[in-house]
Amino acid sequence: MMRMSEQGSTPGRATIRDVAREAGVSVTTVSHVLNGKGTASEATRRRVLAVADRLAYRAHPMARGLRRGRTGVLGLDMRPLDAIGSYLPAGVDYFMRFAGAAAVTALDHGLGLMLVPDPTRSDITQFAHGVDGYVIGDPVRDDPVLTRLLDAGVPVVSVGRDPGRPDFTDWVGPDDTYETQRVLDLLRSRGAERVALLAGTDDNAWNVDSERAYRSWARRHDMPTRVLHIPEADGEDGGRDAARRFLAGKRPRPDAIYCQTGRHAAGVLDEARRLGFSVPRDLLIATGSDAQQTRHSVPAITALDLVPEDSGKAAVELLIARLNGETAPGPIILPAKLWMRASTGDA
Amino acid sequence: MMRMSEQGSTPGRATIRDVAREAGVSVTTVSHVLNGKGTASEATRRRVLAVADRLAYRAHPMARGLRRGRTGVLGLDMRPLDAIGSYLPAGVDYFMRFAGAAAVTALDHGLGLMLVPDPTRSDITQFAHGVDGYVIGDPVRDDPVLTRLLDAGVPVVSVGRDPGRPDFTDWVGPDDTYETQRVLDLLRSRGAERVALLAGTDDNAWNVDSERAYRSWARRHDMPTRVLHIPEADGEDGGRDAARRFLAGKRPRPDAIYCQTGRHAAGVLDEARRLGFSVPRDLLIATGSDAQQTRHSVPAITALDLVPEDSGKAAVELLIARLNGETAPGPIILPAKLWMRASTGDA
DNA sequence: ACCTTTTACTAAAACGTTTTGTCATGTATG
DNA sequence: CATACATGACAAAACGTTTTAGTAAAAGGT
Repeated sequence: MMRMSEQGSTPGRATIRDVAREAGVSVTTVSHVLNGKGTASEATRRRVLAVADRLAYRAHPMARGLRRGRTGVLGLDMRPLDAIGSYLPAGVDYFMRFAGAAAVTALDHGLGLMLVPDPTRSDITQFAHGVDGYVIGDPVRDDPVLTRLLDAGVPVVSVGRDPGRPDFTDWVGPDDTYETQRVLDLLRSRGAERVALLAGTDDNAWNVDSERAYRSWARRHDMPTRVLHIPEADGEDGGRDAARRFLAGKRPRPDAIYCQTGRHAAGVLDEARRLGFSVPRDLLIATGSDAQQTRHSVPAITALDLVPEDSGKAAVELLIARLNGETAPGPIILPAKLWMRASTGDA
Repeated sequence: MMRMSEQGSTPGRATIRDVAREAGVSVTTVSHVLNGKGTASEATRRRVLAVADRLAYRAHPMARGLRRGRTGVLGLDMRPLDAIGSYLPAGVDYFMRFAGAAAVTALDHGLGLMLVPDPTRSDITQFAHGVDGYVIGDPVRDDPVLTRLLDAGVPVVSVGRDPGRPDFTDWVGPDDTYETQRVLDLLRSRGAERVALLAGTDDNAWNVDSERAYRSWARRHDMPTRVLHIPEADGEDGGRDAARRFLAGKRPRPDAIYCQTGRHAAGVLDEARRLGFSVPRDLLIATGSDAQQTRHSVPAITALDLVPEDSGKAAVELLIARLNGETAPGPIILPAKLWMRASTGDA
C-alpha cells in the first residue's frame, strides 16, 4: 500500500517529500540524485531512483519553474489566424510542418511548446513569465513583436532576419540570396532569357533579399528585369492577376516567371494556361516556396522547399542554447531543397 | 525611481511584495484586491490598483499555479506529426483552423494552449501537472490517450466521441448521422440513384456513424449500397484507387460517390475525369469534410464543412467549464455547413 | 600526527502567490 | 446590554521544488 504525502492539494501524486521519506534521506538528496547534482553514494543513488520509480514520482513543473526561474515552456508566435493561408506564404502546410518539428524538438529536450495567438490581440509579454523564450517567424522590418520581446528582455529566436535590425543575429533560415539565384540559374539553364519576378509586399527579409538577388542576378546576366509586387494575402487570385499583366500587356512578355510564394505561382500557372500558354514549352514557372498547391498542380511547379522542419528544429535548438547561456553562433543558415518539376521541363 | 523587490531572482519585475509595500498594505490585501476576494475599502482598493498599474505588476504564473494547483495552460493533443496531412482527414487546413480557434478561445479566458506532440512518443501524463486539462481530437474506439488521461484523473474533452465509451459525454462535434444524410439527400435530389460510399479505416465515431447513416439512408430509399474502406493516410491516391474500383469494375457503377475525407474526394474526381467521366453530368461527388483540395479542384467539390473553428472554441469552453466545476451538459452538438459546389451541379 | 580536501549528507531558505485563520471595530438585532 | 454578523485588515502557512549554507567523517598529502 502506497503512502502518499499527507499534506498538499494534489491527491494521488507523489511529492519529493514522499520519495525522501521512503528512501530514508532528505529531500535535498533526492533532488540531487534526480538532477545529477551534489554528491550521493551509489547505494543511496540507487535507492532513491528505485523509490522514485516505484512511486512514479514526477517533479511538479510549477514548483520547479518557480524555484529555478525557468518554466520549461517555449512560446511559438502564431501570427494572425484569421488570415490562415494568407500571411504564411506557403499556407498552412508550412506552418504545421514548422510547428510540428518545433514541438517535437522541444519535447526531446523536455520542454513544452505553447501556441501564442495573434500578438496584435494581446500583449505578448503577458506570457513572459510563463515561457522561457519565444520563436517568432519572418519578422518584418523593425518587427513590433520582436522589439517588444527584446525590450522586455525575453529570449527570442526568429526564423528569418529582421531587415531593420542587422545587429540581431539570433535567427535561423536559408540564405535567400543564394537560394533565389539558384532557381534563377535553373531557369536560365532551361533557356529563359527574360525572367520576371512576382514578389510579395511584406517588408520582411525574405522578400527584400530575394528581390535584391533577382536584380543583381539579372544585371550579371544582362537580362531585362520586370517585377510585380502583389500582396501575399491575394494568394492564387494575385497570381492570376500578375499573369495577365505579365503575359497580356504591351510590354515584352517574360519567358519565365519566378514567384516568391507558391500560391502566387499556382495562380500564375492557372491563368497562363487559360491564356493559351503551354507550360513549360511557352513559359517556365518556378517558386521560392514549396506548398501543396505547387506539388499538386498540373504541371507540378518547380519550387524551393524551405524545409520548415529544419527551421523549426534549428530555431528551438538555438533558443535552448541561448537559455543555457551558450554563445552558439547565429545566424544559422539552413539549406533549402530545390524540387525540379514539370513547370521547368523537369520530370 | 522605482524600487523593486530586493529579494529574488527575477530582476526588473515587480512582485506582489513591492505592490504591498508601496500601497502600504499587506500582500494579502493586494491579492484580495487583484483577485476580487476578501474585503477592502474603496480607498484601499483604488490605491492598490493604482500602484499595481504603475509598477506594471503581473502575477508570476508559476507561483500562482503552484499555490492554486492550476497552471492556466491547456494541452492540445497533436497526433503523429510525421503523418501530417495523413492522420487528419481534411489535412493540415482543418487542424490549423481548429488549433487557432482553440488558442484564441483559451487566450480570451486568460489561458495558454500548449501543443503536446505525438502521445505515442511520450507519456502524455508527463505534462499532467503542467496543464489543467486536455483537448484531444477524434478518439478511436477505446482510445489509449483518452483512457490514460481519464485514468490519471486529468480533465479532458474530445472532439468527436469515443465509440467504445458511450458513458464519456465530454465531447463536442457534429451529429454525423444527421449531417451525412443531409449530403446524401442532396445527392438524391440531384438525381442520384446509386450512391457509393468511400469510407476511411480509422475506427473513430465519425467513420462508424457516417457509414451507419449511409446504410440506413440507403435502406430507407431502397437504394443499393456499395462501400470501400480506404485508409485516410492514402489521401488522393486512395481516392484514385477507389474511383477505378467503383467506375471501372464489373459491378454496376454508382452515379454518385460520397467520400468521407476531402482528400479522397479530390482523388476520386481526378481519376473519374481521367477515366472519361464528366462531373457532375455523369457522376456526382461530395465529401464529408471540406478542405483546400475540395475548394480548389475543378470542378469544386460539394462538401460538409465541419467548421473546426466552432469545434475548437466549443471544446475549450467545455473544458474550462469542467475545470470550474460546472456541470455543463455534454456532448455539445455543433452544426456543420454544407457547401454546395459544382461537383453536384450547384453553382 | 596533523592539515587540507573531498565525500556524503542535512536543515533551512528561497522562489511568488493564494488561502487560512485571526483580530479589532462598528453596526444591527433581540 | 449582550450577542451575532460584517467590514477591513494582518501574519503566517501552504503549495513543491531547488539551492544555499553548513557539518561530520573519510581520504589524501606532507
